Amino acid sequence: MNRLMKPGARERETLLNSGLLSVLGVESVAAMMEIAAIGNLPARQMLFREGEPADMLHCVLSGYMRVYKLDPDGREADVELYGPGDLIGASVVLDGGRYAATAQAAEPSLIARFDLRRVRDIANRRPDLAIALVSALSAQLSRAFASLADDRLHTAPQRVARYLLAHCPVEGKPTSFRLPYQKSLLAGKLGLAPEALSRAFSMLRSHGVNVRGRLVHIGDPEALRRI
Amino acid sequence: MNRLMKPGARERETLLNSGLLSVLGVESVAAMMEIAAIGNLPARQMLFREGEPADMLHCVLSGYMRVYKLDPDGREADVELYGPGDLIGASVVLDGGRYAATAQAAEPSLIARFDLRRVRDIANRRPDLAIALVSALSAQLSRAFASLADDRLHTAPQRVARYLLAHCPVEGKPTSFRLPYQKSLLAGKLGLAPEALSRAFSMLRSHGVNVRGRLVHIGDPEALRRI
DNA sequence: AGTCCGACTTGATTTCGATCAATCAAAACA
DNA sequence: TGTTTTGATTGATCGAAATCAAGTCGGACT
Repeated sequence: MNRLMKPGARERETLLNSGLLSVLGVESVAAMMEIAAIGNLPARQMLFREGEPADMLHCVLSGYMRVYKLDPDGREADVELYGPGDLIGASVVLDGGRYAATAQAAEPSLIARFDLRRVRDIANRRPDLAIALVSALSAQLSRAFASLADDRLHTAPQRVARYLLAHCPVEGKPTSFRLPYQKSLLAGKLGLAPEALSRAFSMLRSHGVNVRGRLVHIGDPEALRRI
Repeated sequence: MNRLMKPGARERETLLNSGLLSVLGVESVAAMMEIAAIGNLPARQMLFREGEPADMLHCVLSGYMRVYKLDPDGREADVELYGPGDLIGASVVLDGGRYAATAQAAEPSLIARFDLRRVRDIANRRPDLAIALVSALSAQLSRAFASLADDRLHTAPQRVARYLLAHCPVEGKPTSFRLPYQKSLLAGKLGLAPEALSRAFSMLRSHGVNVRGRLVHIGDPEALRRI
């Protein structure tokens, strides 16, 4: 992390709307603000590495953090992709554990970090924080289960179709929207090689999906659902 | 669940050693014991179904609970397998959520259940409970990440080899041990069809692994690690 | 003992997606 | 503005595992 600083007005604003802080009472928010440090990461910089002692809790303010695990021979498997407002779940280890995966900035990102021991101290005094952490983690566990099942049950075009439907701003009607990040990132998130994502998109063309750059147009959401 | 009852001496003993209760202070243990209800499930019985309102927290006392997600057309994908002492993580939703998956007894099992609202009340008063839940969930999230990465990075024989190594009672030396459950369950846990598990075992024979029924003999753990 | 049933194995086939390789497009940069 | 680098597409090939289909084993039961 390049340089650390106290959160300014903009960062405080973003933090207040983050998944974790937005559900806390004012006093807990204040306590967390107190211990927050903000830092920005250039693209590709690591935030932490698998196996390192976990001493910080992180929250994404802007950008995307890719969390992946490494193979002995260097291949990577993405396990989660965190965006603005997300708590980085793999790093919530309140008792001297180690990071379970590596976190890398997928693009220039702004991150808030909290010393885990101090978080623990606050959680000991203020149950709303502890309960908010439980909620965040159980939501993340659900998402992980969903990915696991999705991987095992659906083909690449199906997974892509489900992703598009889940990210459609409106329901039922034809829509256009912009992918929030590079396709290669999306491929990793869906557990696919970039080539497979590309092929999935071109197969979905015959089902009313048009892609130009990051712009996606969905002609018939109902048809997509039935893929 | 057939019939519910207050925990008896045996059940209290098992609960005390469970992952969740074993890290709590005496008063929190007492509070949790107070609200515990014990029930036993015959094999194949559902504990809860995906999508149902989540109002109970569960802990496995004996047996195994298979947690899986369903496809629209009925195919199942196992996402986790919980054994004695495990907290069923997918059901830790402290605020009116829904179960993210279905839980089914893989064999006759004894389960402790706790009313989620009451758990929440206790967690509000006693931070050690909330923190224990956070720890349990972050451990489960790590496991989910590990499965996800394992699926994507390793072949069936590799996954089986890694499972065997992780469950070897001793390190480094040749060993024999018994699989804790049916092979079809293990296959599901590893994200494989039963046939693929069978073939993986027969391919591992040439690397010093012998299997007869549930009995596994590992001739050379080091060789396994290098598969 | 024999019989039945579920769990497991084995074989043949097919499908899916990874991988390798070659373009192609499009930003980023000087 | 061209030049360079990075990301995306397309094609061809290969390998891993799902699936379908028999067959085998083993334990429970009468």
